[in-house]
Parts: sequence; structure tokens; C-alpha cells
Amino acid sequence: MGRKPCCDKVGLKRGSWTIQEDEKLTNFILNNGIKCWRVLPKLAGLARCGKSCRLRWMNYLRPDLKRGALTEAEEDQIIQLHSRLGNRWSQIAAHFPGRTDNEIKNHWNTRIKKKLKLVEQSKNSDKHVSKEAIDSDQLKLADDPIQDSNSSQNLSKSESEALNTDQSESFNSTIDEHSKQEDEDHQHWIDNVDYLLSWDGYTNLEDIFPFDKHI
DNA sequence: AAACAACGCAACCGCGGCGAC
DNA sequence: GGTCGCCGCGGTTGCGTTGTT
Repeated sequence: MGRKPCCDKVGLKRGSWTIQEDEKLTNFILNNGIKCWRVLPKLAGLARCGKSCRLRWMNYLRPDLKRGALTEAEEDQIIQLHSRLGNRWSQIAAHFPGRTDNEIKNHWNTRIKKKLKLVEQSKNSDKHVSKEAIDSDQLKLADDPIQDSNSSQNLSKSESEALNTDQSESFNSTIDEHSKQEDEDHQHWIDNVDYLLSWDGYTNLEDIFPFDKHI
């Protein structure tokens, strides 16, 4: 049936993007918008596959991207959202204008995950320690900006389970009820965000972003 | 100063959903 | 209705940078 393959990858460049490629892609999208990623690189004069172009634009070149490290508040919010949404990075990223799913995913995998691991390790090594001790001092990490967010309520389901095996059932059920209500409220919010961030919004970029064409 | 390890980010890969044919 | 391709997503890898010995 009748569609052309996405890209045969023959003669296509891979690896890091050059400044010239970035300029070509940015200028093309700003002048023409995004209609079809498959044909875009050809029209823009790039020896890349559409997938690669899309990734570069979404994660690096988009003018509305927020640069710089994530703030503590953002980190806290990521942990909370992850506890509800799991590894749905695109949905989590939708709550952070200017942040990409890749950025958040990387942040989670490189930093937050590590902190949670440390929490779990400290828990395993101190199994004999009382629950009170775990809830207070044992969970605190040195220089940890998100220590307040490391409570079981803010961890993913599996992580919460791992951390809470020693804790009471009633405690968990209270959390479940609470987060159930939050889930409903949140889903409504997410639905609206998804609508606002639909691809139609990117086809007329110049109408949305007030920036110069020569980035 | 060199070698090695750890870290963090950018990019790639493979899969699933959805729509076109 | 079935097949195929595009798009988007999440997992993973590669590599440059930074820190440590």
C-alpha cells in the first residue's frame, strides 16, 4: 500500500548536530512551519531523517524552551507527578512549559532516581531502626533539596511499595484515596494541557513565539 | 599532569497507536 | 477490514565534561 518509507537511512547523517544544521532546521521551520517531518529534512536541505529533525527541534531548538537547571520546586513537582503518572514523561513535561520530556527523563534517571536509591539503601541498612527514625532523620540526605518530597506519597507506585513494606496498610489506603481524587482533578487539567499543546499549535509558530528569525 | 571514574546530556532505537491507503 | 507508514513516546546508549586519585 501506498506510502513511502519514513527514511531508508542510506546517506543520512547521524550523531551530533552542527551549528549549520541547527540554523537550517530552525530557519526552515520558522519560515514554513511543520507539516510533515518525513519531507522536512529534504526541503530544508538536511541530510537527516525526519525523526532526527523532530527530536532536535523538540528537545533543543524550540524557541520556547527554558534553559538551565531545573529548580527545586520543579524537581518536587516532578516527583509528585511521577508518583501519579509513572514514566509518562511527555505528560509530566506538559506541566512544565519550556521543559522537554527528554530533559525531565534525564533529570529523573540521573539525579532523582539516585536520591531515591540512597533512601532505599539507608532503609535496608537500618531495617532494625524504628519507623519514627526512618520517617525523620534517616530519610534526610545531605544537601538534598528535595528531602521533603521523599515521603512515600511522592514516590512511584513501585518505589512506594518498596519503601513502605514495613508500614501499615491503613496508611497506604489513606494515600490511595487521597491520590485517587487528585488523579481525577489532574487528569482534567492534563486533558486541557494536551489540547493546548496539540501539534496544530506549532504549525504557525511565528504567530505564537515573538522571536527573531535569525536565531 | 595523566589516567581513570563518574556524571549529565544529547541522540538513537524500537515499539505502539493511529490514520492513510 | 487489513496492511503499512508516520508520529510520538519511553528506554537505552554514546560521548563530552568534570571530578578524583
